Amino acid sequence: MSYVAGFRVDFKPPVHPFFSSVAMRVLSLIRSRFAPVLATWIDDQELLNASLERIVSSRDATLADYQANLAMPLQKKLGKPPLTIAEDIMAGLDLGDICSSVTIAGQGYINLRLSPEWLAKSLSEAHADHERLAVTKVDNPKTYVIDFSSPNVAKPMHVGHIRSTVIGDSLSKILRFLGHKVITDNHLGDWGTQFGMIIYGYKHFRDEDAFARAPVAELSRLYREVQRIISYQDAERKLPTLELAIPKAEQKLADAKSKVAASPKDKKLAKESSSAENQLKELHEELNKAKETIDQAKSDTEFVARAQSHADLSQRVLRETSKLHQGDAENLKLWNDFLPNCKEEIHTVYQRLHVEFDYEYGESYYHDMLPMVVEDLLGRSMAVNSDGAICVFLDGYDAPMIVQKQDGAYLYATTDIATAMFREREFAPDACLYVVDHRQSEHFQKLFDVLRKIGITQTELNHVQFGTVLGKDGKPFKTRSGTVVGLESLLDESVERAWQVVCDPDRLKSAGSELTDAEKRHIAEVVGLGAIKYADLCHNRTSNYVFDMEKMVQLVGNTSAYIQYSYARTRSILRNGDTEGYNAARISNAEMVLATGPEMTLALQLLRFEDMLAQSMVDYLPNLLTEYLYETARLFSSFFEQCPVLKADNPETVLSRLKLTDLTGATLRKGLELLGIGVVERM
RNA sequence: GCACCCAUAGCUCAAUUGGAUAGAGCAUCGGUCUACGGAACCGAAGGUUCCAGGUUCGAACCCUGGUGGGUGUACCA
Repeated sequence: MSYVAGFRVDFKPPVHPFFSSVAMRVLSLIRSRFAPVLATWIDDQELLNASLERIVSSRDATLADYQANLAMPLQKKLGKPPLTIAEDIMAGLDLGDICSSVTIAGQGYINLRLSPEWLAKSLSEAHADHERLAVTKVDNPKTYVIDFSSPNVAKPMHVGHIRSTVIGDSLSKILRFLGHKVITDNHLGDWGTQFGMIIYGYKHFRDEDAFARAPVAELSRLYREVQRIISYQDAERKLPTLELAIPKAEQKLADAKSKVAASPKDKKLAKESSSAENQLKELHEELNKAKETIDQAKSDTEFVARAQSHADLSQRVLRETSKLHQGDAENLKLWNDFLPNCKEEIHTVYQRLHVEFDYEYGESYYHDMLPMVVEDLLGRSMAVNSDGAICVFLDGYDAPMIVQKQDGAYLYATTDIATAMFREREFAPDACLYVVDHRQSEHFQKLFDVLRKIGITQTELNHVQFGTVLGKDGKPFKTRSGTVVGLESLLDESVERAWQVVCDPDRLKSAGSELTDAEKRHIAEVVGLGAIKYADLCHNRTSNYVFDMEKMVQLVGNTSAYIQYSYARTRSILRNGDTEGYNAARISNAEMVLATGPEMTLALQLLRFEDMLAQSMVDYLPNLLTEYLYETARLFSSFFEQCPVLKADNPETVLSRLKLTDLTGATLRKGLELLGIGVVERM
């Protein structure tokens, strides 16, 4: 079995995330009308496409529904003032069936208003298509491998895992809905040092009864115990160095300060001084932390005794890991015993989150391929022996990518290379998305660099990175005692808070319907989980975000609960309509008439669903979808307030507005579904 | 030291990737209505888009230089 030799190198068409490659119903229709007109002046295909891409939905609704911003950039090319260009284009355009007006404004903007009739017709088509809401599938589907969640199975999942899981799940759902082939792979950490830790812990610290009763809890306790000893030993080891470093840093600061005093205007010196100050501050912080760790440990004499009898524990752990990798029978047996338990534990979390994966190979799966990866890199002269480790040195980086340690062990870089090669061979993807914390960006840059060099040149390799989850203090989200927050307790808390907000007796009384306890529990679960997921997805993926439980379960503002509530309102009005004889069949057959401003605005928003989904996948940004849904819910509220539905003047209007309401609900439900969030019929 | 990311209203975030007068929500202030489910809707106020240059018809966005913050940086993942 030669994974390297069997590695696919055949060529595929290059992958470009261009608009033309994705479904865009309205935009592509309008653009297709502009294209022949522009082609009479523009020969250059690239310029033509670039111009067409300047036709966009209008940012400012008071100006236009859609606008073409293409006349201005063409003025030099065509040697005509932009207004003249716009006029010439307009003269050749045939948009009569789609638009009610086409006008020129400002320096040469061409503004389009959609005709209410065409809009109504399009939405009726969407309404008739329950499954897809008339969202078309892409002409040229791509194969995506999405690598996300990927927790270390030996430790409990915590808040840090939620973003990768939620974002990756949403990306996979949206891409699938758009017609792409998506392969999701949960690249579990099931083979690394953490297993060395629990194996060591199991051998030396286990509580037999506890393990028999609840293996996962006991393994997790063992993990924490080993971790605790290691950090204590680290602190003890680092303490003298830190204590020595501080006077040096103090001296450095004093020197820098005196230099600044001598020439106060020198910016460089000032910078050096402030940098010295920061360094000293960091040293103090580190020292305090070490002292704290030691003090805490020392208050527990039994613990100190344990730590002393297991000196250099981190080395011992590495030896256990190494034995496991070398096939040591005892360690392998323990690993085989532990793994199903660990997996079961994380699966319960995934089940609760309703997240599923196509594959869950995990790091261990690639273990046999690692020697070949290293051989291949050596054979290509890409890797060299440096200080006894096998390293790949890359342009632009000080530190090499280490693929094999001095002791012969492989690292996650090695596994990642093997994984990419395997996926290339097995799935032949057009794109491989790694939904991983931004802190690993350098690792992925190096990884992609290596993968390009070994021949993976036709696949879009993308580190879909995201920011850190912060607490209200602006620091990484931790409990008051400083430990990471367990994921399950977080979910429980969110559901509990959702219960308090949504199932408040006064509120339910005004809703006018009695809910059973089972219904209430279901609602709280859907709203609570939705809140956590939505809070994560609604922020720009790349920025850090502040975790605020209080805010995320509210029914007001940009929250999932507000959108879920809007959906429930659409269902409520349709139920009421049904009892008045406006049943589903009549609504389906009814003609939609968009007679008023709020109806038009809402309708236009609904029409944009597909274009927005496509746009959100250009840079893999689910927050464009959350924003769209929030805006849709708000426009529905506004419509609902201003346009009586069941109390409208005549049955035709009632039916038309019910149809619009139904489509709004369906769009909200589908949008939330694509985010991995559910809805309830009443709340 | 080097590399990457970030800086927009008091706060949390947008801005269709270079388009018109930079938008929402919270919070603040005002208004509507005995509600097709009021945790609603309508409105006001709030900005030198960190600073200084540059590129061009046009810059929050691109380039250069700075400032401030975050992250990573040789055998953990």
